[in-house]
Amino acid sequence: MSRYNFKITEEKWQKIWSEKKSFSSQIDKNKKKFYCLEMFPYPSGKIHMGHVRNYTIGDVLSRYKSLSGFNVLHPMGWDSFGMPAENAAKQNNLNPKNWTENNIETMKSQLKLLGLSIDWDREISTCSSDYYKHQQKLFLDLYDKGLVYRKESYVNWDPVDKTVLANEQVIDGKGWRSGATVERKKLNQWFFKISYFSEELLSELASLDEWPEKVKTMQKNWIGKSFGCEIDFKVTGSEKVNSIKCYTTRPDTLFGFSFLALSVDHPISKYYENDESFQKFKKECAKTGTTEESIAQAVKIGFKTNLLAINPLDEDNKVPVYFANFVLMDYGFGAVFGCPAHDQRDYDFAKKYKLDIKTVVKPNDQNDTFEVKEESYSGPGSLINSKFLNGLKVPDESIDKTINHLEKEKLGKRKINYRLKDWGISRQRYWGCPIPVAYDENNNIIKIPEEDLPVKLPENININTNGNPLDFQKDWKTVEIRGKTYTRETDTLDTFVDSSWYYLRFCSAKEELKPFNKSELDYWMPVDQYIGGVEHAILHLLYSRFFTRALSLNSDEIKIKEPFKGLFTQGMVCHETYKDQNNNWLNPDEVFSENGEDFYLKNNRDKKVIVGPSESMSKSKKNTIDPENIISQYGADAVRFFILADSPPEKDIQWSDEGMVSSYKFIQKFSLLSEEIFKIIKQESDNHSDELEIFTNQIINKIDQALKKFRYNVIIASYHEIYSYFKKMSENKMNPKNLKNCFEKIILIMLPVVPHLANECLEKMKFSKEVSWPEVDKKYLSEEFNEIVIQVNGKKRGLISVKKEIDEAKIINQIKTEKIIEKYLNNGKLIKTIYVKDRLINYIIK
RNA sequence: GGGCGAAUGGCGGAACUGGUAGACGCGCACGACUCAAAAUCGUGUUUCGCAAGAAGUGAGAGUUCGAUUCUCUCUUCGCCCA
Repeated sequence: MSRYNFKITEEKWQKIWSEKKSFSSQIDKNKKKFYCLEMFPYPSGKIHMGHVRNYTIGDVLSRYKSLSGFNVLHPMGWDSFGMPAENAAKQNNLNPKNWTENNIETMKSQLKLLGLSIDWDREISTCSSDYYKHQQKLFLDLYDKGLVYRKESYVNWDPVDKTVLANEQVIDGKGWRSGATVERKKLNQWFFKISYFSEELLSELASLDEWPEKVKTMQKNWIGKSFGCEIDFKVTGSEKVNSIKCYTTRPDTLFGFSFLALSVDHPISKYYENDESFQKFKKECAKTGTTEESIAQAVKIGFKTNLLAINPLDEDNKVPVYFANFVLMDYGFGAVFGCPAHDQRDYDFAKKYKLDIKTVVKPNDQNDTFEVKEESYSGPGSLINSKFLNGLKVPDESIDKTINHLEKEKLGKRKINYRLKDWGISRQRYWGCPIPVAYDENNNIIKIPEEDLPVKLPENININTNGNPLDFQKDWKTVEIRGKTYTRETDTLDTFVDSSWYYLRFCSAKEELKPFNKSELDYWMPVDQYIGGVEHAILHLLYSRFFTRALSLNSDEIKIKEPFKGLFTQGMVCHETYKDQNNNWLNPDEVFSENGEDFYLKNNRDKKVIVGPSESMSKSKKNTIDPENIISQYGADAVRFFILADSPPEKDIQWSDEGMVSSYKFIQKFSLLSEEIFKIIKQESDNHSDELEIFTNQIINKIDQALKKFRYNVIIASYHEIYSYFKKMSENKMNPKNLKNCFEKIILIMLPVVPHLANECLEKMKFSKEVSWPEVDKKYLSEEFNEIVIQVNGKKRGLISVKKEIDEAKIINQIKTEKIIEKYLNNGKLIKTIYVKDRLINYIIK
């Protein structure tokens, strides 16, 4: 008996699949299509366990669907523009292109080791001009549709590195590399008008019934639809300013008005340009980051103007106007009316500047003399101290009625507002898709003509510049269009743009002249199942939903609006973290433990290791397990098996060496067992086993159900059950004549998870039928006898086997005579009998 | 602060529309094989109890013949937004 040599077998099948192009996909109108897509990886160097999990989940589904008769599209590509390449290039003085391409090479070969059923003919890489040339075309199309525009906007500016930072590069208000305090700086930037679709992006969420509710809720919150009112506040104290427009969702608290706060970028600020102390204040505000969170957490500061704003509902109520750091120009009109009693932020501000705090809402359990004390009150209740509004229920009546009043008196206007802001797509970076425009000497925008596309990135470039390397590339920056000289745009596109349409490109990945081929799109789209990390729940998915809408606007090229019919978000792969006594992170490879509790350094066995909590695998914490090592040690089938085994796929999974080993053993055991079964099958036999049919059909049914609900861990459990069942059969030398047929079905239902082993088994069995998903024979799903639970007062007291056909009354009477319940029946009065067909009988005894 | 979700043995986790709680795996214990160990195989493994039996799905209530599942309150944890 030989050990199963996974190395030889896996290599063999991977070669066969590759030579036969087993997973290449073409339109076949006679078959139903299934487009299975996992989020494509960023080529950072090597694949990690998160990829293994993601792509295994997708592969199991693809193979299952393909066995079930679907025409499956399962492509793969590379999200290959982005900062890591630029950073790596800077650090090691490399070329980002070479760095990226090498990584792709490595990771592709690693993915192939997993035996994924991917159509590699459709491979795309977003940093290739074959891809981004189409993207530039799409950009210009959207520009023509009015969905792209340029405006001044703020960025996080690192004054030392002289570079723009992404939000995640700002750590505690400091640049991640330089450590310098990050400033807000105004730059001319490009935007996609995603806000044009705010309402649709929100309302269409309802149609996505195969998306997790959690993700839909997150998108809903992100879009942030609010119902409110815009109010024009009359202003005194300056001849130049007559009124200031505010947006508010709480006009009902107008009688609690005690100040008006403006963004430092509010148009009015221009009157303070020469005011030194205002400029100083503005600089102070610039130190606050640009994210909503950093603004929310910052200490609230204000700059008092000499203006007074008049309460539209009470002309005697005149309040000071401040510039304040917590007001954003992007939201509403860059002005908010302050009601300290009922908004914590306003309350903090009012306390600091000793402004009035007027209570106008009382909770339901308080009387009209209620006063806000230590903190603001924003809960429900009713209005007080609000003249003619007094008594209105907050918030149900109060908001609506106040707006009605304001509208009637022409003091305000009902307005719906969205939190969703337009998508800033400019990046002052080299390693991205060039924005295909140029400027004339007056800074007018000139589109690069189609015949001059693509605008290729210059390849030989000095990456070690302060700021965007493209800015220093004089020869590249200067461009001649139709005989005239212009200056190119040096900003590149946010990499989220690359990933906003790649799933469309996969449908016709090799189409030269156009981004898409309509008939391919019509056939393959939408993506039936999209699988990826929940970290992309908002931006990537929202941007993609925007893109399909933007592209289909005034065009019949794209028929669908929702790109992803089904969405599945998988959990992360976690591992314990280790540190040495000097607080340096340690890789699991560097430590060992004898009892699983106390860990020591491998190279210095006296040194104790500090064990930290289990966290998602990350390079920075060094708690990673290298998939390639693991695959070479245990084989792809075993790794695929393990990564699905321990937890349901939507939850985080704990990496466990023991679990990995046990999966490896399963593959070995199963291979040995299958050899035994093959021997048995070869012998003549004529008795048919119903019991075997029942087991086989029930387990197929169970796996079917589990597959439909992504309960992949339950599938693995079923495989273990399969093993022990057939193990017993082989030990008892049982040889029913339906054994071959049943075992073939078993191998087929194992194929999606362990394709190499399963294909090897099929070959050894000389399986000659069509390789397809076995159908459940319903007649074997229910057994001839049923186990019926006997309960007394809802408590289980026994079990009884009852033949199916006999009628209810008979069963009830038969059970009554059972010994197990005799004593209960004798010791009380039978009040009621509840009988649930094929399941249980419950005697209520008093 | 708001929203969403979760809580089941030593651990990861099963349980169809309310109907046998703990499938399957890990770990552990014992046994077989062995000079011995590893590997492998077998048996057991919610808790208390010798047993009969009782209790038991974060806590407390409710609906029900019957609740891990439905409702309410609370606690803890996680995620997202602020």
